[in-house]
Amino acid sequence: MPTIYEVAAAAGVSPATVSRVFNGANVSPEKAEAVRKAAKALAFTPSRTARTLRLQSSEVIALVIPDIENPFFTALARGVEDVARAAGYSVVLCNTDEDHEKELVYLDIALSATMAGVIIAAAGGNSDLSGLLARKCPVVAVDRSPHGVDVDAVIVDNRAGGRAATHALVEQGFQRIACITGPSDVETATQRADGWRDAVTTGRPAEADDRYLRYADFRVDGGAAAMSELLALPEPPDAVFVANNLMSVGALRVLSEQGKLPPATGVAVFGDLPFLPLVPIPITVVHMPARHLGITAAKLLLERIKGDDQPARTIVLRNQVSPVG
Amino acid sequence: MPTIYEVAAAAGVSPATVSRVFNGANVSPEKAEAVRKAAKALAFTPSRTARTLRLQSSEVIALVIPDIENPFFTALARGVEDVARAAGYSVVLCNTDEDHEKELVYLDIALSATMAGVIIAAAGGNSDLSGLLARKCPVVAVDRSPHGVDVDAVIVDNRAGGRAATHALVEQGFQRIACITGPSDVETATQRADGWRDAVTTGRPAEADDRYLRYADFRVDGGAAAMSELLALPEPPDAVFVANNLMSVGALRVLSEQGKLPPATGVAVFGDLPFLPLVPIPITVVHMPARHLGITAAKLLLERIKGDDQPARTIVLRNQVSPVG
DNA sequence: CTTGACGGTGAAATCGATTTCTGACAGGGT
DNA sequence: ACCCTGTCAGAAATCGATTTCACCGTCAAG
Repeated sequence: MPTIYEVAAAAGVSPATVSRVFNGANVSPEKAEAVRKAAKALAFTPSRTARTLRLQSSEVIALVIPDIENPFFTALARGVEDVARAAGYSVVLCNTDEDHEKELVYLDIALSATMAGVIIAAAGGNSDLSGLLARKCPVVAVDRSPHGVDVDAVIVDNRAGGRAATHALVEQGFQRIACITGPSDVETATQRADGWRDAVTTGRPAEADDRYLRYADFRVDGGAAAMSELLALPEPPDAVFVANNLMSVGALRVLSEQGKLPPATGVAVFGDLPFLPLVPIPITVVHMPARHLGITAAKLLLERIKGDDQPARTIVLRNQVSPVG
Repeated sequence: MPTIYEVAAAAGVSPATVSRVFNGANVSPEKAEAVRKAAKALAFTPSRTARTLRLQSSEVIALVIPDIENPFFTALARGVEDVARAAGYSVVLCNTDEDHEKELVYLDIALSATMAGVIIAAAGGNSDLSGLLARKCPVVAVDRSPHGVDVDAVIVDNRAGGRAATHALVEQGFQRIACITGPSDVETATQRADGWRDAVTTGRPAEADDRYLRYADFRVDGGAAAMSELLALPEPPDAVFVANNLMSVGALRVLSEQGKLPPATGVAVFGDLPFLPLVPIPITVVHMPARHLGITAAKLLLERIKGDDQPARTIVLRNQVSPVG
């Protein structure tokens, strides 16, 4: 690949002038034209690597997510991407698979590649953002706010959503409402379970019955396994609040196999299933503003990149609850 | 962030020695130890940018896909990622949205960031890989092989799959079998339609009835729109072959709305819907080995990166046809 | 007529890691 | 004693773009 020196030689100018042509500094029209012609002839593309090294920053932002196969995160990614590319930034997606090791590797890459910023949906527990923060790399947390770190965050009110979803089941008259949530070290999982606990204990003296609470893995098979366990209880639940979209697929599959699909069993889900609503099954859904989470996070990040240094903000988006089917 | 010079100063050696310590060259144990201690104390991470500039290559491969919200491509991405990271490479995902402009930008980035290689599911039509090829950047096409360019490719037999799927509908006794396929400038779309044409004309003198053929956009809404059109025909089809997973969601939604879900209407789909199989709807599915497409493409690319320069290969994976529901 | 400002340009420094080149020193063979 | 080989380590060149600095004209103001 041709370098700026070759272009300079071909156009009969210095490399400095070539650089100026591409960066909009003052160059005489004739030389500018000569440079442009030479650049086109050689199919010259400036090396981003050299540029990044010199400028100590690039126009790439990293989006770190725990599960690329979850439609929620891909929708979020689309939101981030749209905003970013409108502002001239590229987005690279990094899939951590809920694995701290991988997450650390990617954050390290983001740092040592001097990316412009990072948007992260942290893998379970306390992610180590100290490296980024120490180097003043702009960071925005999305969906999950890392524990004890003071960064911008864009989230939803998980507890309220869990409560609303469960409350809908209560109102439908169900008596024994179970909860299938995510890993106990993931904030969104515990908060949604807290919402469930709120709703099932409202107006009752009793405590939430933890026999009906299951921690799974936010994935299809985990949801199925948890549902099977619940149905095998001596006194199985008559309804279930599932704390994310993928697990609900597993849970519904099990219910389907056992002939207990809604309305026989009450089901409420935190999150959308874009490919689900074919057959009318009455389910309560807490819609996630996935795309908007991404859009908002990207806007925040861009502000930080531009130099905004006000104290960290947390933005809480609403999620609507609606029956489906 | 600390540089190699600071580490060198702290350890009382030259930068060259620090580099040698990290790259496994001969260094006396004492100095090596001193360097390691200094590096740890300063939390030193070598700059990938500088390293890439000097070495003229990085350990990052780009995966360029047309629709990140399609589970097929995310499954493929997982396959690529697993192989890549096992070999010490990172994967960055680039979403082109079936847009040539965006695709070009990303290919340009891959080149000017001297990435190790590119795996691409080309956006419709003839993608411009000339830049990459001219610079001898390893490229593997996956799912779709760019027209008229001689690169490694990992694909499935789209025509055979379309034929098999449609044939299943014929065998089920359907008479007027429609086809909803993708954009006419996408290879996989036309090939699958060709398969449909094969099957509906087998053993009949007549030509395929193009009234029953619709070119959509490989997305949910496009599938729905096409299905609506088909059902509005004076003599509507009694079965439909849908050429990808997302469009089938739209088509099934329309069928559901009009009370014509299978088995009333015959449906065959090219591709899997991971989140679908809840309610038993009898559908014929041509399974896509998405993950394996990714795995195979990544292996091929790694070979090329290592310097393999045998003539370009095309690997055709099988896809199984099976009834579902 | 002089001075200052300013637009245009090239030479050279810079970003941070790698690597060649070179020299210093130690040990073994004749 | 001498030479050769081999190990270790630093100085300096290198990758390619950006940017400061210095310089040369030209033009306008004083």
